[in-house]
Amino acid sequence: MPRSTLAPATRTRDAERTRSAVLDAAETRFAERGFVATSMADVGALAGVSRGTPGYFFRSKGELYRAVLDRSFADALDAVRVGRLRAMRSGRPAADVLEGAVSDYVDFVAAHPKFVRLIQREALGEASGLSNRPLGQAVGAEAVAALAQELGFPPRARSAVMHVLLSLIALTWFPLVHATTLVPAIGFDADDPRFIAARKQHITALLLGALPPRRAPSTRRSLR
Amino acid sequence: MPRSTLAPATRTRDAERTRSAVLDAAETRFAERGFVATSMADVGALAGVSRGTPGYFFRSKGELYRAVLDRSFADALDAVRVGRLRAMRSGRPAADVLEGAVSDYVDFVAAHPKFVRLIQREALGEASGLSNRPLGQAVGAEAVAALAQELGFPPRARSAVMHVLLSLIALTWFPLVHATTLVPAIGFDADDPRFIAARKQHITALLLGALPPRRAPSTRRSLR
DNA sequence: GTTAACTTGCTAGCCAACAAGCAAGCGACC
DNA sequence: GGTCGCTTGCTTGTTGGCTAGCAAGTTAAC
Repeated sequence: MPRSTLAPATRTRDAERTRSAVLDAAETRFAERGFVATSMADVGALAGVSRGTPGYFFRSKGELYRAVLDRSFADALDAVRVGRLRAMRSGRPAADVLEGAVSDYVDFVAAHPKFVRLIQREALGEASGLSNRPLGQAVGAEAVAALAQELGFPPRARSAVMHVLLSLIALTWFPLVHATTLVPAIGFDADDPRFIAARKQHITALLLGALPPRRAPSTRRSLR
Repeated sequence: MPRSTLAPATRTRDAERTRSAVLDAAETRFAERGFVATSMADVGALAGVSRGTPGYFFRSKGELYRAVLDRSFADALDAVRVGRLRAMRSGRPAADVLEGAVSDYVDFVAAHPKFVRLIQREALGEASGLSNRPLGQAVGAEAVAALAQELGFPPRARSAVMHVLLSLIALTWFPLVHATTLVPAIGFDADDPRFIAARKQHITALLLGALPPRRAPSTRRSLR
């Protein structure tokens, strides 16, 4: 279900719902403005509660940030597992699986811009060492394992899989993160559906070249 | 020459030198902590001047930030032009040129982490619409033109060049930006020279696949 | 060549705005 | 009436920008 802020009409006292609304608001603000530029009052206002409520549920701003990150990672882990399951059941050859994974991943990223921005900020050291992120590690490890299994790579080729995954993430995230700066500077319109489609194709074509050459790359449409 | 902060011993009054020291300090702090988390006092302290000096030379914090960005873009534009010139003079086939460009670009990015971080922050909307960046546009256009010329692509294939450039930047920046988060999460050590070398090779291999198949990709070493 | 008038580089005090966190309080539901 | 959910007042600290001012130089008059 879509996460939304607390409607002003809803006036039953419900700690769980309020807590969740605060978490959603914090995720939104932290993603769009960053940790330092977001005040607890901002979060409260967006969540439709008072200035002090965020501090009531999460002891401090730092803990609120941590909570946002934890939930995001948990969601990402779920997404990886779901995608893995579906790919496993499809029983397609590696090239098709990769094509499907690219398509899925591009769509996932497009559907979760806040997540991408949070990670991006985290990479820049947003809250200076606030996160020790065991969950982040878990997501990474899970993704590597999933991709290796999906592509049918032997354990020896683990490093190749890691490179492919790194490239996949890089190629996929980049246009989204730089949609308003670098992408238009190069000459693209990041919102044009034709650009997005062309990107999928380009990324798929690039990554197929990294697969061991068992078969010629197919050009059939996405699995979904 | 390397940019450095003002040595405390240097006590001659020199506006140009001081201004430059402030600009350097601001670049460092803005890159590492971001716009909001950096105070004018921070910048002054790092530059070895008083708290008020940054405001004396650049009217406001916003203008200081803009000045940092402008200088960075100008430097980047220079780098693109230098690289272009060298590639043009080399007279090598496209595959070799691309290999050289990848190697150059990886090195450039590694040598200019502050620049990458600034762009990265800018993409996240660091100072909320502060920059109208005509210089950024110029860098992008120049890079596209350079790459198209270097690779000998016809004007019709402009879109392909843009995609290749976007991919090149994405693949190159990513490991640097996420050196402490995503890269280790996947299982790499971002500082390991073997990782960097393997990355260069991987990126080159990927991008060579995007070239029009006039010749088989060569495996010779980098130009430099 | 000395000194007085003036400019420029730089500093430090001040202030209003705003933030985080704490604690007291208040209304609703058991 | 007591606890829970939530708000509001208050304290303390930080920040950006303004401004007065001082001292190092520079120009020019004698």
